[in-house]
Amino acid sequence: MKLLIVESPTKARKIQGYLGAGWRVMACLGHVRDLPVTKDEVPEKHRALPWARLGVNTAGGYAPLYVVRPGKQATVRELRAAAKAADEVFLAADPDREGESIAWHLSVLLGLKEAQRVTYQEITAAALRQAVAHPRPLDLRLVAAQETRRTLDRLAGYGVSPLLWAAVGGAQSAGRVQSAALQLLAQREQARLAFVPSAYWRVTADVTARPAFRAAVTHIRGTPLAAASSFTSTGHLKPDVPVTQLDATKAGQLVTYLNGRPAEVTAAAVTPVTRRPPPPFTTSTLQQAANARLKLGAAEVTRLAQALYENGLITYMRTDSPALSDEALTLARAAVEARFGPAALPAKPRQYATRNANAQEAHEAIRPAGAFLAPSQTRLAGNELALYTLIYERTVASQMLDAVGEKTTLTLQAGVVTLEATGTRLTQPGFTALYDDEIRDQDDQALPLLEVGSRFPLQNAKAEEKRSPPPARFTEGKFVQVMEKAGIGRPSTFGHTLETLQKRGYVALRRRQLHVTPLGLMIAAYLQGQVPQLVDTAFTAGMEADLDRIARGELTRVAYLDRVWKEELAPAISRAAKAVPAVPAPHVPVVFTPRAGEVQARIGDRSVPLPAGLLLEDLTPDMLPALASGAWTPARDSEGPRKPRAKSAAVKPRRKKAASGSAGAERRPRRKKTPP
DNA sequence: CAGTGAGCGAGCTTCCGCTTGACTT
Repeated sequence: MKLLIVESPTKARKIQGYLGAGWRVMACLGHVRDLPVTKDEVPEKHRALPWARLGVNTAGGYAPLYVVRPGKQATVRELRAAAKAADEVFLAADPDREGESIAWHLSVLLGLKEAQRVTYQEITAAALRQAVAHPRPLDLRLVAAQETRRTLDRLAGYGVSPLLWAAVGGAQSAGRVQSAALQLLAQREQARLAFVPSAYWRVTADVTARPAFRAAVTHIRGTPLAAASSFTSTGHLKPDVPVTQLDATKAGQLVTYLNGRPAEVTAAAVTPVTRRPPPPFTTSTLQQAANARLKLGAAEVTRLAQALYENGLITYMRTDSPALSDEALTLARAAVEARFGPAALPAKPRQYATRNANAQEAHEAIRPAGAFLAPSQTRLAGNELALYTLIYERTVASQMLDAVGEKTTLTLQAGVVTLEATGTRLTQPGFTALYDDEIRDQDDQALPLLEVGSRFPLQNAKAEEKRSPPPARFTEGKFVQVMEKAGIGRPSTFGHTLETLQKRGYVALRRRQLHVTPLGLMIAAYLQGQVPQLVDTAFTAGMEADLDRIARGELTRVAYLDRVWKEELAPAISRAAKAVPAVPAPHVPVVFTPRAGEVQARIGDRSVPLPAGLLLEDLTPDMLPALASGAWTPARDSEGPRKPRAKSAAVKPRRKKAASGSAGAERRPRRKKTPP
């Protein structure tokens, strides 16, 4: 009997079916050994060591102390017994840095003298037979790269977090990923608060052709009219770009000028447009699409996808690769043909590649597994059905033809005023017949094809005052994409990081958008001042490059950790200020100070604890007197309690969360603010 | 003499990444 060990039990069952008799396939459920989390996990004889708390001997070559993870003893025992009974053992953890490390830890725990490592890119009978026929030794350089990553994360996390305990109080935390993520959110929040909106006017008129259409003023006497893009984030006009700025009076005069005036077509351009289908889902793009279309949070998407995976309906849901296996390409093309006919298929299958430099690509895209069941054949319901449908349609659409159309741009001249109208029309819907990811542009309309020189009177001219929008806050889905692009975190941890930031009270959700709390703002500012490396996304990018060098044997683990820990992080930690300086709110005369893990707000000469659930956008000049006297209460969330969740029968009861910010406020009867 | 409570000091908190159930409320 031969033993094959993989990470996931679902995978193990499937592979057992392919390899059949003579094989036993078992799962190790991810990492089985790790650094100790707390001192209790350190074996008795090491507990008195000065580095027992870190689990890494910083004075002795950064030697890590590994222990079997609590809860994994039974797994290890079973694997040991199976290994003993087997003639041969094959280690088939995922083909990436973490997988190589898992295989190495197993080889140590199972006492394998010469470990046989096998990897495969897709789970088919042929690929597996090929893989087990060609085992290789463990790649110890790749293992060293993983150990470096693990060690650095421990040193940074356990090294910096105690600074926050001392400076802020309470169970605060910092880390390479969460602190960089927090900083990105804090920067966006501050950019929003510092943003000065600019007013500009949009003037439009109906052109009475057949059919009639609407055109917008672009120039007056050849000078462009100011639009959102004409202003900087501080509300000033961009220099060196001459524009005309209207006010209410001038806008009104322009309306009068246009009404009834003939406009002559001076240019008519038709350009072909093609749109390619979006690639199949990865973890991050699935989060983004499910958040935008189904209004699901990151944790909810993870949970639903896990259930679909365990039921054999989709492939593995933690992946950074958009690639489809040959088998999947064939099935997706068959699905296109069955539904839309052979004419809807491109001549060749479409293959997609990642554009993400840090991608490890150990798994393929998230797609329907097995027979590519149509959503109606699945017996799913509620959110599970909705998510499966999204995955199914995106996968199948990725193998359809481009959408083809034409964009028409008409330029008109009415006296001294230039107007423009654009419209896009699809001639071949292609993939959009199944999955349309385009957001409709408000200016998009059906345009007639007009001869240059033809004239039509203008009617119904209108002027609207517009405000340039501040940089948008992130939704959870959008922010997962931001993290992936910045290279911080991995598909298995994007959701986890967002949860941590919320659990610590650094970030809160309101109307599905991520807000940085005053506590989060204070902590980001402190870390930026004391340990700037930790909040810098470039730090992770540099780390990834160095880990690759370690994996290639061009750099040693100790040399790298000496440079990053001994020379940079450790000195910064030891000279860090033991107190958090007061942080001013960017937009109102309020100063935040820490007090026993909570935030105090100083308003003039008064200091009050900040009410739970108060976010930066709640701080307005109007409410400051009420806040200072303690009479301020949060306004109810305008969206009210969320409902759609309860509809689905397939959804398991969700775990209860500890005190969620606004829950208390929602139950309390609404009260008028008492005047100060 | 037993029970209460103020006051004080000691110990704890924490990272990232890989994977599922087993637990409560």
